[in-house]
Amino acid sequence: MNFFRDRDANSDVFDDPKNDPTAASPSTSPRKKQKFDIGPPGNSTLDTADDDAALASLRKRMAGPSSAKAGLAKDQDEINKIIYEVSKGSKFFENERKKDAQTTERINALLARRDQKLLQVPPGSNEWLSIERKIEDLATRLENSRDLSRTILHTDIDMFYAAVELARDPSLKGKCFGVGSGVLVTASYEARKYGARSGMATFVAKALCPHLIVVKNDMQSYVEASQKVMAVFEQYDENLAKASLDEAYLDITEYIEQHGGTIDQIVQQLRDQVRSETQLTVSVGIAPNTMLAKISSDRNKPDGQFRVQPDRKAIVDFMRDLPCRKIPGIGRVNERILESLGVSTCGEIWNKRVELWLALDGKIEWLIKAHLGIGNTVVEPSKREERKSVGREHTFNPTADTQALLDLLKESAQRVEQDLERLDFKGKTITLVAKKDNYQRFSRARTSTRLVHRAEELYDITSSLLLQEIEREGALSLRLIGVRVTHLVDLRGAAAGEERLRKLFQTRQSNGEAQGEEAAQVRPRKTAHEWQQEEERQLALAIKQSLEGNGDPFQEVHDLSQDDATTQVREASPTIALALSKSDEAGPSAPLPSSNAAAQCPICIKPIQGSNDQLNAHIDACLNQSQLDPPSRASPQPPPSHRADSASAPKKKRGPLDSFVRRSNK
DNA sequence: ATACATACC
DNA sequence: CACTGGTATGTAT
Repeated sequence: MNFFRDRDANSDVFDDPKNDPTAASPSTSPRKKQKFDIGPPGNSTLDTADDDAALASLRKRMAGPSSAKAGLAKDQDEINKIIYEVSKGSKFFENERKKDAQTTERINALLARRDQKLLQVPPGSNEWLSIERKIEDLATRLENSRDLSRTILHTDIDMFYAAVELARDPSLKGKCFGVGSGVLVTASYEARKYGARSGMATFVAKALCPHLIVVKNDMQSYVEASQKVMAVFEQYDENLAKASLDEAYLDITEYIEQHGGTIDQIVQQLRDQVRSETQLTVSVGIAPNTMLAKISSDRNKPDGQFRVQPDRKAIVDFMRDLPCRKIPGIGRVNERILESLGVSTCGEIWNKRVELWLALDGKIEWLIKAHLGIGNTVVEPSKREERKSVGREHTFNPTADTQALLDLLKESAQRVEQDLERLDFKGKTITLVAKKDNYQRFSRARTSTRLVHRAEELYDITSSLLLQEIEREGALSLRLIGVRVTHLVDLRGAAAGEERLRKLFQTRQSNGEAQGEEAAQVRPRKTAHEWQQEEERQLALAIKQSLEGNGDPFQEVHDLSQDDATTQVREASPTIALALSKSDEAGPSAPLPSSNAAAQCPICIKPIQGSNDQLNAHIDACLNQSQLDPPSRASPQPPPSHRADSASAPKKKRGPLDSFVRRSNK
């Protein structure tokens, strides 16, 4: 949603008479050099007012992306100040400052361009009226498409991870605690009162809340809890759209038709059911579209529900005073930009519609929709074939050692290969992503003529991109590196069905289960429910992976590849096995295992019933568990030891890569 | 096609 | 001291 991105001030259509049939005067002569010939310079000689504004903005930025969302702390200004104080001086902080200044510059240029256009299109002029008419037409068109017939829910489990932890350890009740390590994934309401937020560095949270207890996350129990809750939701809409482990959209229109009852009653019943079955509370938004439902679920949080009546006037009233920031898609940057244009609430969008049109080059349909409260009315599970990219990245202690970087890159490549293998995709465009030690991100990409998926190829391409970059720039001190693959091709699509079937067939045999059932799962034409099961598993995996960042995920690969578990993993799950085989042998294609192991989890050694998917899900959960709670794993034969600084903390059992993992639990 | 920024959880 | 990871998407060039 980057409508606001400033473009070269000189490339604006209204500057160019031939692009603007309505331009009153051709006076603007071709491109002059001056960048700020219009409007205030904005980046020279700051007066104290500017300083204050910059400081306020920066403090707000440092408070983090979620600070404006919810939580109502006592004194947000005070909190922002503390965050600012404990953060300032760090490289992270300096980078934030830089980005904030960039935003300010963009805003200044944007305002300047708007002002210039206002000279050409003064209020009340024919051009102005013509724009007003266009917006009116747009609004009419949108209004005609408004659909109030669906009853859509957005469900949001209250402080999900924290709630699960609370259920596991009731002594946390009433205390300030957060879940995560290095960065909080969630915070208890008690901790939120002090300003602790998800996404916040734990050391910052501790500065705000000295008694904060930090609990490390345990994805397995979150996945389990999520499945239980989603199972309840599915009774109300089997076609629900899971947005994450703790959020979902449901269309309960049919349910209401079939079961009767008022909407509020049914939602109350749903929430009661979740509470009694899982001890978790959910907040629910009820509305005729997903956007309104999402905004509404925040309204009576925690443990509440809020309904926007399916009535045009009720909706417009609801939107009128709503801060723009609440609109999904408007983050802290766009919030600032809109604010600079005099728009803080959705109601004000309409007041400033012409100015917005001028400033945003006519691309304001999305804002008008927000103003009118019009949104998506179709709820359906996401489809795997809609996936656009697969990637891995990893943060470590900054290093400029080329070999070290290459090794880390290889790890990422291997993990991407695993993911591609598991997901059954190959891709064409390979991107190296990296973050310098000053937090500046960059990426370099190359697209191949062939479909790539193997770690070796991924590594070959990205490493050459990295080397190229080092050659160009000299030493490159990085704190993050990763690999991403785009332009994916779905191997499960008809063409590749054959190979897929063979693989699953083998797995099923090794599970000692009937084959007919499996075939049903492989058929391209799945029932909605089957699609959902698949999606559920993939979603769980995705979420799990997105949160495993602090444990040293890389270590696991090495360890597993060298102890007994590996062998069993291979026997139990060809998918995982194939992926692992390349990480320790670098061989392009280890043969599929031929032996038939018992259907037993290689990690917890428990027997497993169920489909291949369930088996995989279990193994993944176990892998994750063992990762968060490191078993007494022998760590033989460490990978290349280039870490000069690995001696730093001998306290814990540390793997050779540990020195690259800065955020261990504290 | 590539690079980068923004957003979401 | 200390600030994530995975994916989607929009814009610019």
